[in-house]
Amino acid sequence: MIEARADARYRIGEVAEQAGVSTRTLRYYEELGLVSPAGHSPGGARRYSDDDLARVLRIRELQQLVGFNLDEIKTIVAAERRLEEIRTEFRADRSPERKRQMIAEAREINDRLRAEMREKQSRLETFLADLDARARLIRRRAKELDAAEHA
Amino acid sequence: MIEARADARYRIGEVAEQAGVSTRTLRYYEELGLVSPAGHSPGGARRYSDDDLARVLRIRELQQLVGFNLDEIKTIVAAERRLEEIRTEFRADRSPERKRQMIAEAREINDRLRAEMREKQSRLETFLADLDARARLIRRRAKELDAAEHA
DNA sequence: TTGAAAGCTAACGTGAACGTTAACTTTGAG
DNA sequence: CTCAAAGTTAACGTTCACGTTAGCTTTCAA
Repeated sequence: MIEARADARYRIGEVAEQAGVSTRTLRYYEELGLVSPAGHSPGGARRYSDDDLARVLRIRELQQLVGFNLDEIKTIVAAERRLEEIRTEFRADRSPERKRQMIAEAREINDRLRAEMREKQSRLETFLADLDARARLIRRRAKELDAAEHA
Repeated sequence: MIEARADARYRIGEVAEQAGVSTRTLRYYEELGLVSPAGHSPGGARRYSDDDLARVLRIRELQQLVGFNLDEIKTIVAAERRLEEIRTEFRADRSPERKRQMIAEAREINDRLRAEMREKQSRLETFLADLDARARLIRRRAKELDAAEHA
């Protein structure tokens, strides 16, 4: 066994369908270093794992939901991968000194992500508040009109 | 007086700087029918109003905050313009029948916008909840480590 | 074993959202 | 009035995020 992890079972077409993207898109993401298949078939065909699929879905979410471009997403995905690494390293390493370091790094990565998201969220909330205010105004107009009718 | 409203005082370069975009971008938006200057100088130079500037800022917000493309934004901006029209028409028109119609239309436009935004917001909240959960996990790890130390 | 379906690489094409350049005109402070 | 700075149109260039096509190979159900 050289590569091909055991959980690398999906063909590119399957992942594409599950994630609602084209196979071209998946190969493009690989080109950019965003998602690489966990393994390959003997003949060289890509074999994706559940984690890979999850990562693709994540990328789509970040694209559509918050409008990040693939470069920004790359740094986010890299950060998340690092968090994963830290988790496995954490179990292996016995040194409390080292563990403390890893926790600090994980916290920093996570906090940075959270800050970015919170920023977006608060701006979105302001936006929504404006729309709601207008909705109230419209309702008030309707009421005033009704009142005028019944007078 | 043929056009050139009184409040059309900003030159394209000023609006560009205020909005943090290039003059090319402003001309491009005009091409797409997104924002046209409220008037022109005798020589033909664009003159923007405060409303125009506000609209440009709005467009940027919609682009960066929620990742809408300019085509989607066009329909949103059109809807907002229609809301404005309705407001002024409303004052002019005496017929309650007509007023009721306008209110209904305004409500529909506004509700559609709100629904889209709420959708985005709720998905963003889920995303943030995930990040928060991970933050808690990291904190717990740190605590466990401390506890192990003091044993 | 076979052959249609799926995958592979490599390369060119495309739409959106501007950037850049050219050649010319208008503006406005001094 | 002047003239450098800013604006104008028109056209071509560029980047991102894929789409599409070509030519060839691999997979896998029958």
